[in-house]
Amino acid sequence: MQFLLEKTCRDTCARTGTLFTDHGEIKTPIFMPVGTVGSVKGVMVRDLKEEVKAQIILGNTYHLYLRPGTEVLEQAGGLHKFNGWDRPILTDSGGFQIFSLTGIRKLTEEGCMFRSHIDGSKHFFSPERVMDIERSIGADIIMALDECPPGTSDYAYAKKSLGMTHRWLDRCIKRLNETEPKYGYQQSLFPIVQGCTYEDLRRQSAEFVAEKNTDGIAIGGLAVGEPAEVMYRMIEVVNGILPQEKPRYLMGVGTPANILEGISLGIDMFDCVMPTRNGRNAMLFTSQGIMNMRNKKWETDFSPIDPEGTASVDSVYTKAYLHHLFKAQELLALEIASIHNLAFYVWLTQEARKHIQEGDFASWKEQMLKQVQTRL
RNA sequence: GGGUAGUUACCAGAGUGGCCAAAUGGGGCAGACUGUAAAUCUGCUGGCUUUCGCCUUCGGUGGUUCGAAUCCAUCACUACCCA
Repeated sequence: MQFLLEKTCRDTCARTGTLFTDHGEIKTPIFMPVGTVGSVKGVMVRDLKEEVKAQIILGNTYHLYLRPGTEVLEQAGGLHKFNGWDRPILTDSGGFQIFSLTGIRKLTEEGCMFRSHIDGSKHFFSPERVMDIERSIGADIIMALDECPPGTSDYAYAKKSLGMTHRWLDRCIKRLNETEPKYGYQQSLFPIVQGCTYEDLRRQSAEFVAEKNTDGIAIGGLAVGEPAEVMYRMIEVVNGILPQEKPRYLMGVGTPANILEGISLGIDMFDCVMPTRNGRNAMLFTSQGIMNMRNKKWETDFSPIDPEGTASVDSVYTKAYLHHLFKAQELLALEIASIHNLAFYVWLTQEARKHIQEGDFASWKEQMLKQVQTRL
């Protein structure tokens, strides 16, 4: 995999680039829809391509390992063949599940013992095991196994956790180097910078990770309970250390405002469940602001869902109709909202790309920042 | 014409002497959601009040009682059954 840095903003740290993978190119900055179990909830591949204009989607190692399992995925010929998505895929390692499934897991230096949230069965994830599973899934970009501590973690815990995450990274790299891709195309490992909200730990982690021979680097452990300003500060600290020529992926973030700030701080890749999950819960993000489609005020608003929107659902359907669909609990509501929100998120990153290239990113960003946070 | 059952908040429906402004569900209104255990979760939903509390409400009217949505009488209406 290669990353070509194309243009950097003179007023901010924002930049554009192209990521070349065996399944195609990715124009950064980019938002990547999340498809945890191998499916971007409620959105078909056709719509991901034609409406959302997604360039890469995510899958999750923990979820895919539990179901359908690596045997099925191997028989299918990898996740691309299995789910019909022939563009790039990135798999998260399960590190986030170690965080979110607190209570049904036990962490040790060796790895993480956990119970399946589906049937309660016992399983064990080590860095080596996760690399093997990610080989079987066959994503283009695969994440190292890390621990994602809560945003409220104290220094002692954060430091201890970081040490383990670093040792796990070395084990991931070693295992990956000892194995081969299963489906004939390259898989790139991204390490993950951790360190909670402590600048010195973040620096230490960024330095540790920057030395590794990887195609890209991720920043994790943010947007997990800490204030947004703290998150921005951590990104600033880390990006000041990470090599310019590698793509930077801010994991799990975030709101449209978070993404604009992230781009401004030099982030190239984002993913978040927010557009799909919040969409399913009737929240729409648009370039003009946020709408809760369950609110009565949309009952007789027969204007298009988003006159500025890039997806066909934005102009085909009205706000009143979408409001009705949510009230009636129609499946179509979830589909429309998911497609709209994803299309908006991808548009936002690609529009940022355009403005970085044209040289007016900073002013565009300030204007957009105000708009996207407006409550409509 | 006769008999039986019933009438509770927006709807459905518990409650059958004090712990009842009244369970529960639906509906309604609002909020939350950040590497997805999430088409989920939370709050409010008679009036006034920041709280305490006060006021009005369980088909109508009149009683019994210290006290009634709950007991009695009567009227009205609804459903079903028999003629």
